[in-house]
Amino acid sequence: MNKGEQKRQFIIEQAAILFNERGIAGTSVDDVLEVANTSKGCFYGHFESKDELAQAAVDYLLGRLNDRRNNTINKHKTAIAKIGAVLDNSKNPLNSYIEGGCPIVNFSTETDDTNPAIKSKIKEMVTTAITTIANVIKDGIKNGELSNAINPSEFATRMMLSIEGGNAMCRVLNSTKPMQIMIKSLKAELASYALVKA
Amino acid sequence: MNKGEQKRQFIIEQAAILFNERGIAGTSVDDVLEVANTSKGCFYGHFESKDELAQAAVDYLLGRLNDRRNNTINKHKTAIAKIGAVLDNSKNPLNSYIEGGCPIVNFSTETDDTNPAIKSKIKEMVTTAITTIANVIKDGIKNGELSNAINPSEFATRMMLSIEGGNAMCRVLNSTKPMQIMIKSLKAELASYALVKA
DNA sequence: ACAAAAGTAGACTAAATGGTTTATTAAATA
DNA sequence: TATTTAATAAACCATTTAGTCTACTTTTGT
Repeated sequence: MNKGEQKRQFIIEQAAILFNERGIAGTSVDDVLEVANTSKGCFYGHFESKDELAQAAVDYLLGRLNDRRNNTINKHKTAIAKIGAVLDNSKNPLNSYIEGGCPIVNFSTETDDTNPAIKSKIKEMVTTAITTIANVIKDGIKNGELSNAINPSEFATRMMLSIEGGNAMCRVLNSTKPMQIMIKSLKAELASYALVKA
Repeated sequence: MNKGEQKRQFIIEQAAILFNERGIAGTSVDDVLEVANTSKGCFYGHFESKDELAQAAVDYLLGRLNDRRNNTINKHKTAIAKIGAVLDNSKNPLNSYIEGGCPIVNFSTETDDTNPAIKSKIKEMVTTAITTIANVIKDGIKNGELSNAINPSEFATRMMLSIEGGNAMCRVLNSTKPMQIMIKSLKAELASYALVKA
């Protein structure tokens, strides 16, 4: 990665935090220049517009979330352990993996009526996440860990909504408790489908 | 309500829709003037600042949600019917009660890191909603409709997170299905605690 | 080492922003 | 109905906004 690419990436990473915390509309290009220690000329040498940066920043943040989820899943063996670990990734919405909370729910509410390009990135992310979790459960059924009484995609869907709702609600409530209640409940539900005792 | 109060209220109601759809930072005072068919002079005769309007708009929207929830609860007799009806209020996030989606999740993500005054309004709203739903369940236990095996405030908390997550996720996904899955599941869970058959 | 290319700073612009002021019009009330 | 008070329009202002341009500096390939 040469100097220019490094700078571009640095701008994306710094801007991403601002966008996630304050929103895209709530962040000016000058704000970005400040945190990225750069100038107008430099910025517009790397990006055509603020919107191009916003899209790159969203891609970057969603990429981090994807990587983390996949790593978490690969780190564990059983479906119950995998799902449990994915849930635990979200257990502290007040001190979240990415500063400012979960980009999925943050950008979904900001862009659903205003920015189709970013909205569709979030849509794809959510679809992928649900599918990935559902597949973990399907595998768990196939290898005899879980009862086929569980509906994988319905469980995965509910899990995703709950986590994202928890991310947003815990932040306004200044409390991690709602998320903990959620996680405990989903873990218990999943455990109730276990066929073999650990 | 005299002419001035009428105009002020009209501005609030029109602005509220814009704020809810595009965000507060994404809406300019000029945008508000346009939808409210008014002028700068008139606007600043009624409001000290854009932020004062934003707070009034949030109060107005949350008030509508509160009224609707309370009306819904009063319209039904049993706890199961009350909760079911409250859930059904959210069954179509793509054509929501308030244009632009649920103000709770919309403003929670926008203001949690930037606007303490509005954040605290949302916080109070969420707390009230959870408490109200929990109380419906508690009453259901008291009068023998529901088993005391259910944890009222935990169920209410999970229900709230799921609905708000569903509101945000369904909008990016352009589908009401995740919310329907959610609602069906919560209804089934609640029904499993019923002591008397309807 | 040097030419060409890439990267960067910062002054600059035009439009949009939130907000003020002054003059005018409409409403309420004595 | 006269008068005073509230409501409104629109020109105006300072600042911020996203984006451009030119000049300078740093890399890079030869």
